[in-house]
Amino acid sequence: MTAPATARARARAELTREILDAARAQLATDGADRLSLRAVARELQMVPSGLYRYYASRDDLLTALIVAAYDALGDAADRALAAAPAGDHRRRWRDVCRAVRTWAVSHPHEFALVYGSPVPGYRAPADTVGPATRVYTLLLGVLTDAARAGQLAPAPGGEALPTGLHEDTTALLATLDVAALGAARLLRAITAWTQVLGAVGQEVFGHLAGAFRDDALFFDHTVDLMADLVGLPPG
Amino acid sequence: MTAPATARARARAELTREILDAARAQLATDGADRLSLRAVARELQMVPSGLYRYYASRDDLLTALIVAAYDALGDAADRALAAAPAGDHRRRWRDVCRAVRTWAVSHPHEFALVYGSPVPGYRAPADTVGPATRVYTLLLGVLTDAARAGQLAPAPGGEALPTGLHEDTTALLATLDVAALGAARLLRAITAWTQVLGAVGQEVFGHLAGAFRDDALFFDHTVDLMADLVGLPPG
DNA sequence: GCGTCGTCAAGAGCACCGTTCTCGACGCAG
DNA sequence: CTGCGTCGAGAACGGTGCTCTTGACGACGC
Repeated sequence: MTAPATARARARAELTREILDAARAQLATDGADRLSLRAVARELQMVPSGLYRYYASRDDLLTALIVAAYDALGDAADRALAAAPAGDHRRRWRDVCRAVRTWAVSHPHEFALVYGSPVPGYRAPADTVGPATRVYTLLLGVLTDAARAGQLAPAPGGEALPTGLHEDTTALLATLDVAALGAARLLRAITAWTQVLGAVGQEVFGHLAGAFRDDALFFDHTVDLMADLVGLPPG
Repeated sequence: MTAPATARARARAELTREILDAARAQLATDGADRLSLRAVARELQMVPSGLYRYYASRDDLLTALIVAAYDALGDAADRALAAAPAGDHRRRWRDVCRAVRTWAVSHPHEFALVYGSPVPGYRAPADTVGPATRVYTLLLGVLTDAARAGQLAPAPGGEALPTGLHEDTTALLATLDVAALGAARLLRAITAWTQVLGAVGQEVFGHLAGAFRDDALFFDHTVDLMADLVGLPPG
């Protein structure tokens, strides 16, 4: 698939990317459900039906946008973690969370696409679950690092995995190396990540409604509380 | 406006309500941005333009639906609080939170309408801010009751209101009687409510993705952690 | 009791949308 | 250089929110 590289194949790959870029630009300004195949086609000076040569449907284009958003968010988180000091686990946690928030507030529609109300009539295909778990596994890695370094406060619970998890989730966690975290702390980690996402969502979706003079400070407050929750030592 | 009660006025009020009910039914099945004036009109066997005699625009109808959703959620919370034992403040907190979740999972689209990604192009008018704060003030009341009864764990911070709040929020809180809560705890209460909403949103919007066998247990876990956070005594 | 007037239902029409189809043109492999 | 396959153009279908005009009908003043 990658080999032929005829002029036609290259032109096709290029146009496929241009379509995605134009769609992302329109998504950034107008939002997911205002995404219009016709407008994208206009932008690229082609006729609407021409897009169907590259994406089978609006949903297909949406899926590509979702994967792109997950990847952009994952990249931002990766960069934040790489830039954080190796030994300061609480700060690594905080910086990754901050990167998530920063990316979300500067790409609100893309954040909404992946973590907001689902787009009506759209059903996420399996291709999206991989990129979707990137930040989640990254934060779990931060915690296991801290646990291995003996930097995590003791937490109750002894089983390898929390009860109440669905079998698929258990299987996913088994592929990671989370044994150093106890069951109770793993459950708290899932809770903490859910809460961080929830806090970002509340802010991005405007439900904080300007209650705070600086939403970033409120977010830091939440991230700190969640760091306490998972047993990260105070910086 | 309420006085005349002519047959015409009554018919008008009735039809206004029927339109709202039909729209709510359509919202419940199809979602907010699939809400179609034409479909509502079809349902009521009238012509689409006829609806404009009762709601000036699609946005007006949307506003009515938002207020109705806030009220339904507020009513559910009120009922839960009324049914909870007066002295058990932690249980009162938990029951109200549970009622919020229960209402949300059984009315996902209405929940998304008020607490999800904002409907693009729609700007909430001032009429919606009153109903929007109902559950929030209700939970603050639970906490102040507990504080007055001396049932809240001590928390740091001495000022009357948390710093970092916007002036409008400070003004709103001043109308409530939250002096019994310290500044730090008030901030934590706001955090806790944000987190509860976030947890409900994650579940309703499908981002828990079936990670748990029973999402209600996970939610209870979160609510418990948040009760700890605001200093409610263990039940 | 009649005529005016405001309110309302109805319909036509505009500018969009996603999607499907056909058709002519053109690049490229044989 | 011929034929296949891809490509973009264009038209069409049924849907959307919304505006504007038209005509009927009940209420109220005189």
